Amino acid sequence: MEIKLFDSELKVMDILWKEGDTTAKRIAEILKEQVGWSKTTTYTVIKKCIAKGAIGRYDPDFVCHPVVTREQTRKLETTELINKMYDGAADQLVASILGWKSLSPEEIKKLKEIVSNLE
Amino acid sequence: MEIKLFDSELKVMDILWKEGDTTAKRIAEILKEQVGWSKTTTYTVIKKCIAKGAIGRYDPDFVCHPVVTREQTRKLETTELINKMYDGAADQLVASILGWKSLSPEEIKKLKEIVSNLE
DNA sequence: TCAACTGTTCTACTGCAGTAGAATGAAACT
DNA sequence: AGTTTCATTCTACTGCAGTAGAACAGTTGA
Repeated sequence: MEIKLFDSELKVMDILWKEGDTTAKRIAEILKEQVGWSKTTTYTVIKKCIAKGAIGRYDPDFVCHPVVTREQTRKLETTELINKMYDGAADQLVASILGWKSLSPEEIKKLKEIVSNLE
Repeated sequence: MEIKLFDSELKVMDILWKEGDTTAKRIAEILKEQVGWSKTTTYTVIKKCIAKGAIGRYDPDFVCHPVVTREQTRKLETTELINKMYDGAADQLVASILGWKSLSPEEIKKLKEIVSNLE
């Protein structure tokens, strides 16, 4: 089951992924301070997240709980990028990134380990 | 100089990147057959691409030439994804992709080559 | 010379993500 | 009981990417 999150929804999910279960009120406070959203905007977006199953809400105090995980969303977004920009070839995306970004020796070492463990 | 392309504009650029310099007429034909666009839609999008400098147009026959390259666009889109979903950490994106193990044996082989040539 | 054709531009509608003001309703205080 | 407060919902506007019909202009053929 794949749930596509819009940018506004991601802002809310980001809070939950960082803070863990949180009340809507608190999320509204954070986003007001962080991106200047009116509290009603935050509530509207939270409701959309609930409607599409990205957030669950439980007693006591109607706490919001992230159902969709950050990793799921990362995978979805990344797969979309790979399909849109790299003709579905994941290795080309990796190759491109490695071409632009110079990794530290430490990171290279880690990467070599990861890759050598691949089947 | 970074030029953000919308999805519709990408459709046009994709033709140019694949086919090389091409007349607007031909692009319209291809996109009509490929995604059902009316020819005026294609012309409108081409004009937007020209306006933002992604496409240049030259005589004879008003041939469209891709100014922005596929690699530039890949880099822009990928960087945006990394900032949006991975807190700006490119190596984390790479690690995630490798963690999903959605790579084919050929892709893994290529990747091992790339990584072993690093540094 | 004019008519038909067709590549190109002009203009405008549409859907939807993003945003938030007004309304609601339930607790807290007097 | 009445009033104030404040979390939450209801409702609706806005901007813009996406799309294309109608108008225009240049060329071809009669």
